[in-house]
Amino acid sequence: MLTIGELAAYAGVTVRAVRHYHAKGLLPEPERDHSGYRRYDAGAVVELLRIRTLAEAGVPLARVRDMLQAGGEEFAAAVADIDRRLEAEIRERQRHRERIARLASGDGLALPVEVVGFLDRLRALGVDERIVRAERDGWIPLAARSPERVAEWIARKREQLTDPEFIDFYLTLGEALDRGDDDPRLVALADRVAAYLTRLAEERGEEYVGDAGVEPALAELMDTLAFDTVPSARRLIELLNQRGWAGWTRLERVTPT
Amino acid sequence: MLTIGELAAYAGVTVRAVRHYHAKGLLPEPERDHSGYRRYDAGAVVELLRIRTLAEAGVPLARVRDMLQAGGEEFAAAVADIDRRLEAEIRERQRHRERIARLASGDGLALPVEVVGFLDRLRALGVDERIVRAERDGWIPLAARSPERVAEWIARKREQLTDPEFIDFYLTLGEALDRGDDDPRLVALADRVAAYLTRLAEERGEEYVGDAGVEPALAELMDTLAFDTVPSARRLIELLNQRGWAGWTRLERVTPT
DNA sequence: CTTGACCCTGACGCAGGGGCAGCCTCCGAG
DNA sequence: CTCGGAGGCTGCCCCTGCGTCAGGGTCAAG
Repeated sequence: MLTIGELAAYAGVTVRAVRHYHAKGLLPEPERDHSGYRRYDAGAVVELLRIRTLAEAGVPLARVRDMLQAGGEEFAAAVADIDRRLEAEIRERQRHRERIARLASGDGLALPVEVVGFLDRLRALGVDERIVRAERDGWIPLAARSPERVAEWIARKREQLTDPEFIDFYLTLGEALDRGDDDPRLVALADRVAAYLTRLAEERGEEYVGDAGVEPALAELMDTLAFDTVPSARRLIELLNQRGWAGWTRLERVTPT
Repeated sequence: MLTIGELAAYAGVTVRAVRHYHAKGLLPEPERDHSGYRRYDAGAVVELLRIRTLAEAGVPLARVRDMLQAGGEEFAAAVADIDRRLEAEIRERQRHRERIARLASGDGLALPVEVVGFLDRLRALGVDERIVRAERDGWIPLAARSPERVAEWIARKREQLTDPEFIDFYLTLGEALDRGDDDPRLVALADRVAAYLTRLAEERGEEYVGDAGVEPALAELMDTLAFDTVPSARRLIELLNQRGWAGWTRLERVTPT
């Protein structure tokens, strides 16, 4: 006759685990001796080891009970089911490893590589770090919502970066950051941006300018995000509005107010 | 300004999860409006997505908090740590898959292949199914306790099975199962077994006969296990005791009582 | 008689939320 | 102006597979 500790030792499990299996109904409660101790016969070791074998193979305890009673066919089906689950869990963790491998840099936290590359390009061009962060924060919800379109948008952005006018816009905006809303250079910037946009719309069409395809609600979100980080942007779109352009993330031509 | 539901939708998580992150201190509680609703700004979407990115990469929430605040070096170390954990979990699940793949047959539930093969051999020889089950149940704790020695013991058993005398022992024991303890054939069997053992001990040495190397406590366990399934075995060792052999799992020469 | 190793039950804790109850609030339609 | 449905709030219990107290009782040896 074995005590619970001896039983557990034979099967290589903890005493707590044995009691847990009793509580779950996997292992029948044995007789108690005069002082209330559980007393096991040798068969319990075998039962316990069978439970452990299934449990260690990744079978949830709730299914162990059924499987121990199941016949060959049912058992095989259950095994196949468990195997599929394990395979899925492995693949899940492999995806996690891939994702985590891309988290090395700070920007990578929620962004695909191409976006990180674009942000690094901005930095290399000397764009103010606050602007880069505003860009980054904008890309985060964008990439989360429409990951499949990120490559296309980034390609467009990269193309625009080949235009010195566009680069200058980023640089001047950075300079305007630390100045008040009524700085004359902000007005000059608005003039140049409006002219640039008009030229772009003529050359490539309004679709191209508008960053089309971003959902309105998301665009609005990204706008507020940008304004929170880069306050002068709010003033700038007011000025742009007077010059026939509304919006920020999505630009539209309007009649000047 | 976003409600909790909108925020959750942007990040692709449940409202419940957002509140959970508040409770865990991962996401700061935002301002409440006049009616007590949480009101989020656009930055919360970014914060939430960063949390999700880490969480989906398999980072435990408790570590997400630290990682979001950590600098590059610390962050990289944490990433490496998580990656090791994921790798270990993958390997664990791969082991599980291998194990359950071997659970196809009933006997396989807790036994290595060589033992299953041995049991099948017994069945093929016509040994009573109850005896096979008793053998199986004996091998279960044995294989659990000393898996590295199973191959050796099975080899010895298989060798013994080439001896017709040994096979006959199994067969006769099976016939004795359904008869009372005082059946004369049991006595005859005891005589033959004793003679066989004596001959074996002379040819191969007592070490060989004694199944040496099984811990005494384990041997005792296996004995009771055997007696529970095959009651006539208990009577048989009494008879053997009178013929100079004690034990069952571990046999020893004694002076007859 | 004490000590230390076991045993007992019951309860809380972990991750990452799900799902209820019971109430409050908002918004659009009639 | 009121009504209904959707959505918000807090707080509580539920899941897995045990680990880890807490607060006892029991047993064998010294």
